[in-house]
Amino acid sequence: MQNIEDLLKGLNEPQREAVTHVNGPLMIVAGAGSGKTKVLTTRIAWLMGKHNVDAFNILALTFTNKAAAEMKERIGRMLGSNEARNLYVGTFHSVFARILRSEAEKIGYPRSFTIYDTDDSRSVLKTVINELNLDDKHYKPNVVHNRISAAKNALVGPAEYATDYYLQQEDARTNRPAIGMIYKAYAARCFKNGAMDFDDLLLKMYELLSTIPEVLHKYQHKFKYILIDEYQDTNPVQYQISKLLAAVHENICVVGDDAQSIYSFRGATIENILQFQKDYDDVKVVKLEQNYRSSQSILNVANEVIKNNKGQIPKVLWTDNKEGEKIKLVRTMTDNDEGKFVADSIQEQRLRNHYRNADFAILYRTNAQSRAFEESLRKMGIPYRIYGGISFYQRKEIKDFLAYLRVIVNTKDEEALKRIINYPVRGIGKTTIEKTVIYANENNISMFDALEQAPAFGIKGGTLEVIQNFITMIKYFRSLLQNNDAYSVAQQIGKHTGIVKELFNDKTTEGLARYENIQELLNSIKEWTESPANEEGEVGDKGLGAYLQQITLLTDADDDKENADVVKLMTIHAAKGLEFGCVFVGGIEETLFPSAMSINTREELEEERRLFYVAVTRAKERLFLTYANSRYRFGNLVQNEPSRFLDELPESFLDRTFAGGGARNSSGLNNMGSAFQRMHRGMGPAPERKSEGSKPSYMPVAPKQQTINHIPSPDFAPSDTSGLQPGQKVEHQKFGFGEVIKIEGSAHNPVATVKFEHNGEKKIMLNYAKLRIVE
DNA sequence: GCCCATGCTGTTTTT
DNA sequence: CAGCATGGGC
Repeated sequence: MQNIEDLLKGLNEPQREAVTHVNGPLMIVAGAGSGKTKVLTTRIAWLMGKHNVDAFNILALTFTNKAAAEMKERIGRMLGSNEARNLYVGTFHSVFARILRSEAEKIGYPRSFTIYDTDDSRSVLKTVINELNLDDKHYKPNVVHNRISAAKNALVGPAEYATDYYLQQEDARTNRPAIGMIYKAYAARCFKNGAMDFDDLLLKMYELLSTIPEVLHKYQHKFKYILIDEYQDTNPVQYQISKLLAAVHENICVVGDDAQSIYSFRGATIENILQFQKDYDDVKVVKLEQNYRSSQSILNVANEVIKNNKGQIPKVLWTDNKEGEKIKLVRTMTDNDEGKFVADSIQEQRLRNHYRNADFAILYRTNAQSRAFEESLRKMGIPYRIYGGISFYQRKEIKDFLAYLRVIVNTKDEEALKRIINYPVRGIGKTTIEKTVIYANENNISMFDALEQAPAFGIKGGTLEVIQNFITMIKYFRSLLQNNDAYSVAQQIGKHTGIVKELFNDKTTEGLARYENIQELLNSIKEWTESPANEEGEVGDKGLGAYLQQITLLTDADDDKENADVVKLMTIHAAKGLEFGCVFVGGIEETLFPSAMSINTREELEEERRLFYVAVTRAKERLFLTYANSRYRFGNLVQNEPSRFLDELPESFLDRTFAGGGARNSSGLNNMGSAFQRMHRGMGPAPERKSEGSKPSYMPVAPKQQTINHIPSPDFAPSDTSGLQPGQKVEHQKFGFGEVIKIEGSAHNPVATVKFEHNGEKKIMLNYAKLRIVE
């Protein structure tokens, strides 16, 4: 670039202040659409171009990988050099994964540790819960996982968990006193597997920095300048890590907007941004209050809504943009009608206002809502893309294939090993796996090592041979690692295991799709291997280990087919940081938005309101808010009241009369008869909501006549039932207490008939059911 | 040890 | 509704 000062052109005063502030802590309070990405990128370019700061000395933490890539690109363009490539820019998770990869051995992990995604974590938890002889119906893996995750994000390790009075009380109250024990076992198992879960990437990074002074010293001096985006969504671990890293130079710049804090369920605490000024001396505070994104009308609505939250950093968002159209508020009969309305309106808006498909976004609170929209868009032939939901990498065939790669890189990864040991089917069944795991646990060795000693626990004959072949194969793959890139290893695996051939021969529709997915995976590995610059992993490392590390942290927002002209569908959470010409926000109904899960405390409700604020402020020119009278939930139609947030919008900002685009003649709507017309005709103000105490409409009116759930006694342990006699009293995990009526069936498969206090007579197969003999 | 049928449960939000 | 775990049959 010719003149570095040119960077400052086109910045407003506060933006310029933020960019040119060089040393010392800086907090940028950036309202929605106030150009904070521009400020961040310009600031980095300024540091490098004006103050000769080396790219290696700058750490920038963003919210998505995509944002990181974009940032690098923009800085590169500003500077007109390749220097930006050396910046440490990425999400907390990916940057720390990269650092941990080179330092892992210092805290006892292999360099090539595996990263467990949520599914892996749940699966390990399930194993551990069963090994502890606990019931996974009561200790549901995802409930336990949430609990453990929250603990990790709050820097509470297994030992602290077990002694924390409050946590123990809470677990006792929900009758899950063993969570602490499970946490401990889970952490131990992950460690044994050489694996870290998502939360560990933060927690272990903290551990690394706080326990090994040389490492702390190294990174404190390396990262002379630290920038953190979306600071309002950081959690306590992230907070502590950034504090440690910034402690020497104190050149820490955080950017955030308390009004857009929407990740408290992930442990984020708004305190971090509210407290920043107390954490450092002489904090420079810059407020970006001019919005460049949205029309006046849209901003008015946003401001009105957020006004209802208490305790914010005071700021006034304003804009020079023109007033624009009023916000359209539309009610439909059902969620399907809502879908039709939106698809019709997109069609209409596209013609009338010359939008491209890519100018539209459909936003919603829950992923499940995407379906109705998707159907309507497909019927009308409007191209779209859904973000979120089940990602490519979560598909079974992809996970199976990746499990091979994982085992080869890290044979201790038991989770992955279990997936592939009998895939493709090679005759290693449940019994053999169980024996292997038991042997491995008893001897404290990995499952893979246990397989090598199969004769020691009674495996012989054909099974032994199959196991030995399997081991030989895996070892062969491992031997390829050193001198081959990720793609050639993956290719070999596809060939030698027979997976590719097997899927190729499967001519069913699903089989075909699976085959194509595997091909796509192989292609993407090839692409990654051949791409010159890789953002993650050490530069030039094209090995399988580096590949796997980044793949787990990819979200599908990241691998955007950037220029595709398609309508985008996503949750509001996923839309954070994005903007669109014309935005539809669907399902603005009580129990959905705000979610029924989040109306119990003021804090929860305020977060929902911030989410609504985020949704509204994604729009540049036009905003549609829609809600349905009733929608399908779990297969049945339920009624919903309009969201309370709608009541907070002043009538004068709204247009309730909007008759959607092609709705007049579009199929389906006509036979809706007057319903569609009714919904547009003189709607007047939103109907009064029922009194606060009224039941959420999704709740069944009468409880279904089914099993009355029994909560097992705390000391519940299955008894030996081999000598069970009629007349004895027993406790069943689910059916509760009862009396044995008779015993029948064969000697090795006895069946007891038990009359339960609350659940009537049941036939119980004693070989399988867990019964506790009471007397 | 494997395969199919049935029944149960889950829907906040994500790295 | 739909995906998945469980369980019963072979």
